[in-house]
Amino acid sequence: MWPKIKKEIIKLIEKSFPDLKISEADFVFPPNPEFGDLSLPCFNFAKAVGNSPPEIAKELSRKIEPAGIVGKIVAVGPYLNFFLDKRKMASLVLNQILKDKEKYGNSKMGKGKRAMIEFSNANTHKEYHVGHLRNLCYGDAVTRLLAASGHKVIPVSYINDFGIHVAKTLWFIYKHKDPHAQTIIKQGTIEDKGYFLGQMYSDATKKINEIGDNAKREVGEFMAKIESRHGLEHKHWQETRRWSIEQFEEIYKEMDVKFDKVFYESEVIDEGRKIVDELFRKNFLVKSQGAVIANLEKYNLGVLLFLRSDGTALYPVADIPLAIKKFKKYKLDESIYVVDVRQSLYFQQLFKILELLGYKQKMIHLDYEFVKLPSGMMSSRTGNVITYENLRTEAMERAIAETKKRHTDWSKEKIDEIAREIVVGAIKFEMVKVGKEQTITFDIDRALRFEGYTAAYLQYTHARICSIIRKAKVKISGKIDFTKLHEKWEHDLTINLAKFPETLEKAASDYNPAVLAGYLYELAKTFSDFYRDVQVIKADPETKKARIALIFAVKTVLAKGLSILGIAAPEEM
RNA sequence: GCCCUCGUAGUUGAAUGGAUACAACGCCUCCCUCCGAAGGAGGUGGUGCAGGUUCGAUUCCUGCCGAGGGCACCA
Repeated sequence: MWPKIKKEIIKLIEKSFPDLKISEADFVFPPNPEFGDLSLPCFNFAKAVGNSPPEIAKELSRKIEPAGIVGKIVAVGPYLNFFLDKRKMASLVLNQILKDKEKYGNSKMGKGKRAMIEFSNANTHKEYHVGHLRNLCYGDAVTRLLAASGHKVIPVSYINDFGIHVAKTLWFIYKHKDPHAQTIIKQGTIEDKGYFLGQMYSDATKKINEIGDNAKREVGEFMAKIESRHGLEHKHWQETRRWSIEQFEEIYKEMDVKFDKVFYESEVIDEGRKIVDELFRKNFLVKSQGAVIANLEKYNLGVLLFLRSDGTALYPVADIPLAIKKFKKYKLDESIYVVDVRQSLYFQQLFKILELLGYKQKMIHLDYEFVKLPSGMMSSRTGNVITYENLRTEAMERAIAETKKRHTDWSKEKIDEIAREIVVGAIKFEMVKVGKEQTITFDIDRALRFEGYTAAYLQYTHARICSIIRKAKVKISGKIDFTKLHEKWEHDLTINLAKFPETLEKAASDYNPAVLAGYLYELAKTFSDFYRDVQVIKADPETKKARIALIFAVKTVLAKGLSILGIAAPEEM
């Protein structure tokens, strides 16, 4: 829409000034609606024309005749500001949205590109906490953004079920036979098995540090027995692994996040060991201080450990075969890894190795800063942690209380359903509204507010619009006279709606859902202004119909934007 | 020691090198006989320091100060 408008304006200018070379990229959106709808800074022409920017702007504004979509041209300092014709814009924008409906804003930016995006790489036998949630929410939002911009996206998760942490936990329970662990197991009624394993892991780490080398040796032996895939140790592993995986699946279901495929370390590690042997024979990997490493010093990437001195495997042993499997089986153009910034050196090393092995596909590490708490860094060890379970329980209590207060007549099921949508919205919005370079200081009271810059505000705005449309009892069809829409707030809404496709494109190309979150908030705020000053239901029939179409368009874009953030847009709340 | 990120209002965050630095929360005043008050109106208050590049710097460069992270057997 904007490219078309910009072209029209360029033509208009060239009619009077054929020598000025203006491109679409020269235009900017004014910071404030008072300055118009579109603006052309004149700094760049100053040198070519030999005049000061303000004078150029002034001259342009005098000589160019507004026509077509352009209603008024005003020079303000060095800027040439264009006010678009309110009625024509309303008709142009709203017709487009009414026609495209929930497809409005989709682009072809990524057409024909197959991208695999890996996120939510949780470990079994550990707690799932708000740090993991940031990964899950960010990864899911990027997935949906890429899909909306025309990519073929394949979301996958990679579960580390075979690392040394597993052996530590199981050693603690079954070999060390910690009395506390034994009691819990014997009761046979563990409510939250994933959480239980997390606790056991945390206790195990403490115990191993207490005991020292002897424990470390036993853990190593335990790991070897699991890896042998026989015997009691392996059986314990299978059972407890299932507990964690079931917990993950439950979380994904509650959070409404879907994966096309889940990979497990235990499924690729054997292939990885073969590759390590082969690369070692080819001298690609070398022995150093007893360990097997890749020396990447000539690329300024240090060294990467593959095998410990005792022969046990480290991360890359599984990551290399997995990456290769992805390329071969899924024919990818892009492989994206959503993993926090602390592993950026590791991913540079991994990508370099894959490149040296001949893989030329685009590999992207989408890094983001981690989550900390107001009380400091999150740590299971010291108990300074908010688990998914804590957060969900606390959030549901608050959301149910708020919803009950407003809808005394609703059934328990309905209240639970809406409360769940509010809770999931609150968590996701909290996790993606901040830029990825920013550490999130997760304050549970702040996150579970339902006012201000929150998902609840957007959902509330959506519900309000639905309520008006229900009450208006007007069909949005047939001839709609959009020339009735020329009030300030109507025009502001129209212009905001028109910016949606560009916003989506920007968010997708920057992998930055925060851009979308900010846009939706702006749109909802503008609707509140409109709502305060403009009557919909009591307007005359023609105007009423046009206004209903306008707010229907706002509702459509709000719902679409929220859905890209993975958030539901309830009709009542 | 080397490398990376961040430093914006009391707090949490926005701002392709451009117009008067934008919000939320907090605090203080107000607004439901009016389409949903999970809302709205008003007030309060800010770019760590010092240079440089530029017509113009929160943004780019250098140095310093401060916070966090990474750098061989953690994942």
